[in-house]
Amino acid sequence: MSNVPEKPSIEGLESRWRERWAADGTYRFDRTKTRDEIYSIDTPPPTVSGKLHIGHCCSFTHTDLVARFWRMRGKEVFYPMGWDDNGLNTERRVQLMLGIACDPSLPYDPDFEPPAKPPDRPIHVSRPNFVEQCARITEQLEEAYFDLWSTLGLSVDWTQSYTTIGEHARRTSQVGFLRLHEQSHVYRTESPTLWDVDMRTAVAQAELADREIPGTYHKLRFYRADGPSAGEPLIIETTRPELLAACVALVAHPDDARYQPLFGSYAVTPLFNARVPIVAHELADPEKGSGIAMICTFGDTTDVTWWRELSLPVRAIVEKDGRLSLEPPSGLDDAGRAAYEQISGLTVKQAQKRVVELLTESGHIDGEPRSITHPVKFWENGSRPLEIVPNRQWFIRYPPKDVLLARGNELRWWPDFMRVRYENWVNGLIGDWNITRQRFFGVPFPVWYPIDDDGNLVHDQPILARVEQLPVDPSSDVPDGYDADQRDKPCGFAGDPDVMDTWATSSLTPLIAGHWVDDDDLLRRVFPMDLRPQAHEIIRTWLFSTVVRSHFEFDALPFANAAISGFVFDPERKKLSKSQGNSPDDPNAVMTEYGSDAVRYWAAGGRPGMDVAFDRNQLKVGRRLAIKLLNASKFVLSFGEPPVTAAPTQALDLAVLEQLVAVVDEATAAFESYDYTKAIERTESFFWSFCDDYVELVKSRAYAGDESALATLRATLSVLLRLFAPFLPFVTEEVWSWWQNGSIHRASWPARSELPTESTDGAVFDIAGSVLAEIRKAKTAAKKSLRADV
RNA sequence: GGGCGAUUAGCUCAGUUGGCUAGAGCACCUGCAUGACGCGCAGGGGGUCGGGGGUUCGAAUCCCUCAUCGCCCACCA
Repeated sequence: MSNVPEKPSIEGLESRWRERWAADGTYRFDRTKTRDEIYSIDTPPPTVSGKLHIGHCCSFTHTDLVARFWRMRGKEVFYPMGWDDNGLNTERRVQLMLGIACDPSLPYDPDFEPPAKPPDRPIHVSRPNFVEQCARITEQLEEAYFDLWSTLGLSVDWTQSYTTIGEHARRTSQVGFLRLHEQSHVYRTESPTLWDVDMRTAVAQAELADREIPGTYHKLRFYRADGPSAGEPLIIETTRPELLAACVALVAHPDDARYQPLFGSYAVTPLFNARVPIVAHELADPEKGSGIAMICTFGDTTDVTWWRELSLPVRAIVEKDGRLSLEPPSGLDDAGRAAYEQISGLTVKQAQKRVVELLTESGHIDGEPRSITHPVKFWENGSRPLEIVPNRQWFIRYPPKDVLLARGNELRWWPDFMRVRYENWVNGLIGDWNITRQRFFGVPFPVWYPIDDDGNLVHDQPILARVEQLPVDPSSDVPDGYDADQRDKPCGFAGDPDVMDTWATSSLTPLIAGHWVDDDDLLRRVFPMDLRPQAHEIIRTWLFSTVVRSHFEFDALPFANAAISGFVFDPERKKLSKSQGNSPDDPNAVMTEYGSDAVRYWAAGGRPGMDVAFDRNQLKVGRRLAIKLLNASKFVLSFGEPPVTAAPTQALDLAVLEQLVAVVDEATAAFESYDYTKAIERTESFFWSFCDDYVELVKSRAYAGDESALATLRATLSVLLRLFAPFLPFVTEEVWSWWQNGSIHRASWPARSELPTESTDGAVFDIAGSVLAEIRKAKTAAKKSLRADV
């Protein structure tokens, strides 16, 4: 056995085999195959805004296990990789890393270089400079990501890669937008918009997170305005007194007897002296505060509902920078306007303090303020509460809820209970999908607006790009029928200044990877995809939005199966740190220490939907399994090749094969229902009893050249290597190369038919095993060497 | 507030439709140079299956209830 090394080792297998697989195109997708011969995967494009942690390795391994199984099972696997590098998260990352901020009013500086260390105060740069830096940083990160995935052994076809900011994705995204526009599924309107005042952009419902923060209840004295009871006080409890100037009404529950007589009458706000109606609405909670609330434009999403359903006026005071507007709102008298001057231009926080002072001075606060903690809406990655600001935005109109729920039912979920997350989300949807972001590193809307003779934008007559022009950037490209010098001039045009929400592009990943816009032949071979693997926290965003887009474009699901992975926790049951540097869970360090196969072994222990503990123990076990596989294989192969006519005939040999066939059946069935964990458990447990019992029992026969034993050892090894191949691609490939031609990862998945099917009793092996155990027990008890004769 | 999931040995987890004395690996203890592996091999101790009820000849498994942890969703007055 000249191919078998003297002292086999798992060190260095990763770099050797990843290069070999790349050179041989082992995982290259063969597009001559037809749809039914193909297994296609809508791989999650990881966000390129930081560092991949061990949790990413875990979930991406899960997908790779499935990909490798189906490839060996005879399917041609379409396994692309994308990088999600557009959008707010990348911008935030680049701002922090380089200490720069985008100011679109600045001119491009071709010589700009970011400082080596980020300065305390951000340097303002032009939009092209900013986008350039985003592109530079994401390229670096993508290179590191590619390297990590290759070391981890993902069997991705790297020729099928895309980035969500790349030309192809921009084009797909813009074509998708135009298609929605054609079918009237998208519209643009001015409406109250959830707004992050730090990032200065709109945020969608799907990106919200509630956080508990401290707040203070203040009891404000309003006064009845008319009738015989004019001047009587009305106590309103609020946590946002700074919005008092934006108050447009008071509201109580229609059944609340305390306030029923007041409905239809008016009240006057303290300090600002605005006359506001007292109205009734079911959403008012008689239990909260004094049972009557002030409606402001806009303090929260309930205010928006009240404002819309009760047809109230807008009296907005919070600006997009989180400060109160310089101009007072409508409806105030002279004294009110004077009071407003005290708070105009202040931040929301400063304004709150000042308003409370003014109210206290004028005796409009009742009792002591009361501290509470309450949930407040944030952008999920933001640091200040969201405000609600009126703004013009593009919206995608959602299909009816029952249609969306039916799609959720049609989809096969692994595990099934994850469907509930989808249903919860659909049932809680409010309004449509705001896809507009006031940002820079994103896909622009392929839209311009005419400017009339007076220099006003004509919003309701947008000029849409032609499909052939795409991708376009309306801030530099010129619409048909105009000249470049007409930009932003009367009788000219203006580009839509905004970019699309990152999910507006990510919702098209099956179409980006499948080349919907430029390769219909490929699309028909891979779409709808077989599998969408993803994390559960983005069911409401990525999964849901992909279903919506596919529903509109194809009236079909975008994928047949959704495999949902869990979180990875550290041993203290906390979420893993994403911190930089040498964190103990840095994936490269972990792979160097234990080997990639060991990392994959650990990952394989996490069933779909289950949270996984980061556990060095399992890494150690996986590492030892890989080493054991090398040594056991070396031993089996050391007996030399049996003659071609050799066949298993002895009862023990047939029994072990009988058990092996059962393992093959179980592992196959497990994989088909995405339970790779069960597949490796069965395989591993058989492997150890094969080593400890079977190999020991046949040693003497094998040394004597018994053909039945030799044939059985080799047949079993071949099957075991292939059962392990999806999990331990490096070590199995190494062993395979010692005695077989071609890659094990293109070999066929083991089947019952390749092993002897003579009916035997598998129990023979068990009985022999227990006899062996008794003998060993006696030897151990006698403190004798196991070699001692019985 | 509504929902989903988890709770089995010190740790990480199996346990199929209820059925032999509840399993594995790690850790721990003891032993063994054995024609591949000492990163090995053999043996051993260790659990009232989160608590409490119930159904049943029989419950880790089915029902009710409570508790703890995690997550998802929810209209912030």
